[in-house]
Amino acid sequence: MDIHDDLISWYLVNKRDLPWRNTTNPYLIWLSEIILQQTRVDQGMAYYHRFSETYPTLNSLAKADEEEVLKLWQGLGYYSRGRNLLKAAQKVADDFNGVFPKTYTDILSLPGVGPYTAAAIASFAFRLPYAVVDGNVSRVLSRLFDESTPINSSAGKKLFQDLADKCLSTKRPDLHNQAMMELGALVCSPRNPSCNTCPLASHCLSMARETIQDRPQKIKSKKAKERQIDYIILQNDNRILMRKRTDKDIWQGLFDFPSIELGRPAKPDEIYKYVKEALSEHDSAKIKIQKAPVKTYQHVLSHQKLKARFWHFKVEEPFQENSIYLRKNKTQLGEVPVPRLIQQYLTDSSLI
DNA sequence: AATCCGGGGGT
DNA sequence: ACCCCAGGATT
Repeated sequence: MDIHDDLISWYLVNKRDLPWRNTTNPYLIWLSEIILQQTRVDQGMAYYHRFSETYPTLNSLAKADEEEVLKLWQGLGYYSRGRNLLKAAQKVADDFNGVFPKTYTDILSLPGVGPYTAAAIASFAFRLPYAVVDGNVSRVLSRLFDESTPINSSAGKKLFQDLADKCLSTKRPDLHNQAMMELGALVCSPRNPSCNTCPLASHCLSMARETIQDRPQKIKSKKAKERQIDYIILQNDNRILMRKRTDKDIWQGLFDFPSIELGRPAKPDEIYKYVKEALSEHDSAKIKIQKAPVKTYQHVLSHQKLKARFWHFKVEEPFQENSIYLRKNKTQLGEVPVPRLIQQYLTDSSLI
């Protein structure tokens, strides 16, 4: 393959200057790769700086609490990445004597690290010959070889990994991998790619056949399910009752409020009934029934459309607290990790 | 093999 | 609306 020289030459001239490209520290490279999973560079940049400054070393991260890590991760989404970030750091500390593993197999054994991330770390930090296949690379390959197999099918994943393996420059796997991804990000973009400036144009089968618009093929995902949530905010002086989400559901490990989900908007008397049960006799007698929620939001996730309504009650006596429902004062409200939707409500209501 | 898991930006 | 993003884990 003589595309290597064209590709790497192009990369060295056109590459973006990104902080994780100026190091071979496997910890920092791993950190950047986890943050950038399904996340644009622009979106992940601030988080990378935040994490690398708060936890300069792997062992400083390994000592952190999950809530602390999730607070730093707040707003980035896919929170299992944050939880696994801590687990992986602890695993390196415990099982690898605090030294980041140096082989593909050991790197792959870390939670949150799959084939892509393992290959990225192995090649960038240790120059090991493993080819990365991410969204960019599979798109570039599907066009280069005019391959119609859907990139997100099982057969496609196997096929494009095989193609990437065959194309890999074993001389500089690090530069090759970076270059393939950068080409996909800057030139071989999903729509309206810049084929006129592409260093691989003369090798591109899809361009010759004019099938660029049809590559890559992809299996469409089902559309988001709708979900109705009625949140109940109980406020006693400057304290609010919050809940840590522990179920197998969205936002695991983050905090929100007690809620009701009936598959439809809850009626005012259903909210009223719920509130009364959470309070003492004395206080519940003073609660006035609300005819409508205080605020309403729509919050879109990749797989769920949330319609959230917030009912806010001010009560005079402390409410029931247990292992699930925790009392948080104003300072603590700003310290616990919350999903975007809840952050929005707290901000709009001047609660933090 | 299919589904779940966020949030933001581009078109 | 729909698509995509330096994907991985679970079912």
